[in-house]
Amino acid sequence: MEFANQYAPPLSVSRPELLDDSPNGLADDRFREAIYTLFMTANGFQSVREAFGREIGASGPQYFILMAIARGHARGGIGIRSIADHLGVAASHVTVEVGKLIAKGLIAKRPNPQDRRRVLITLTPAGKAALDRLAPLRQRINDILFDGFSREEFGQLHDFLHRFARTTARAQHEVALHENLRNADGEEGKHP
Amino acid sequence: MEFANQYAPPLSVSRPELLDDSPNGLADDRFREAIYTLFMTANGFQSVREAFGREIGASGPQYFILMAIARGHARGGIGIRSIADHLGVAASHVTVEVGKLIAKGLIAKRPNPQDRRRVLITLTPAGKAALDRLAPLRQRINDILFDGFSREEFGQLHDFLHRFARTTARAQHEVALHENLRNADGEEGKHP
DNA sequence: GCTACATAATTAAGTAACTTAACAAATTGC
DNA sequence: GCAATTTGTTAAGTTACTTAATTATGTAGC
Repeated sequence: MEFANQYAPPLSVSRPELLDDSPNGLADDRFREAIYTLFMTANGFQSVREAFGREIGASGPQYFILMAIARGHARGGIGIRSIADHLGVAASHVTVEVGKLIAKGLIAKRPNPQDRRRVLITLTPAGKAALDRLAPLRQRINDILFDGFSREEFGQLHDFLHRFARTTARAQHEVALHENLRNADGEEGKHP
Repeated sequence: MEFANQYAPPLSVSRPELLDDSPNGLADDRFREAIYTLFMTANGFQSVREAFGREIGASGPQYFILMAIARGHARGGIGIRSIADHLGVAASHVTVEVGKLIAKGLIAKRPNPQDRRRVLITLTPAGKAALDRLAPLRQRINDILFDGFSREEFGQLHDFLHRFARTTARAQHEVALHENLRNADGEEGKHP
């Protein structure tokens, strides 16, 4: 090779437990590959969710909102804020997507009698019918997605996911701290 | 309660192995919750990736592209097509993001001498420096993300992810079949 | 009972991360 | 040598969000 422009990115983790037995950096490839696969898998799940949405004439995120509404249905309806918090998006976004779902006739919105600022969102009969109509495809696809997973493995997966939910929250917090610190440093000379 | 608008969405999976011992639908909640947690975790990872990008003056996806370039760096450079295939996005999108990274001075593009349609993209010294500069934060955050994971568990996670990569591909294929079939049915009367 | 403040929802306007379509230039397969 | 394919690019959308401003309602302090 003419001029092998060598560069290996720095190690992804400092904890040696996660890396292979091998003393060199090859093990780090494995780590990066895991993260890469995680992203690609999440992507695949997302495109499946999109297909679920399409099946009932909605987008992927709209389908997710619909499921959140179905979830809060027993309690007599759910508000915009609850949906937004549950999905981790801005309330204003939920307002407009909910508006679209109403236009499609899948859900209905009425004022909350206990608090007139709030609303109560419920599935219409057409909305329930849509979810029921989706069911066969959804079952078929979910069966494929978790094909080969034993109940025990599923439990382990569930456990991993819960732990990730916690660690990602911590990581995001740490990132926020880091960025606040950096911004504070950057504006050091500006305060009066 | 005045009029408990009962509705339970249909079961998510048909395979009983995945559901709880309990005979009713409560176990399905657990399944849906797992999928929900999966999405939220993926979201969290994505926002961490975004932060990594910000640290070096790029967006999350741009950071991902940068890592793909670093990966192909030893081979003397990588082309647009390879990046696009690896990330699963349209080549045209890679073209424009690569253009932005060039404008930032992080990567360089030169024609591929073997095939003049192609290009070879490599990290500039500034690009390498940026990744090196990011390293401490990246290590710290990744350590947090995988905190509490033993090497054995990490291996199991890796295994799960690979299996998901396969099953999501199958699921997407199945979805495509389903939609083609439905479209063909819908257009039945149209062919000449 | 008034004032101050917090919260719920909405609207408007912008942005990021993609997509599809149309194309030119180069390569490959007979 | 010509047809078909592949690579990269440009242009023009689209979608899933965001922030900011506004209105209406509720809550707390005194």
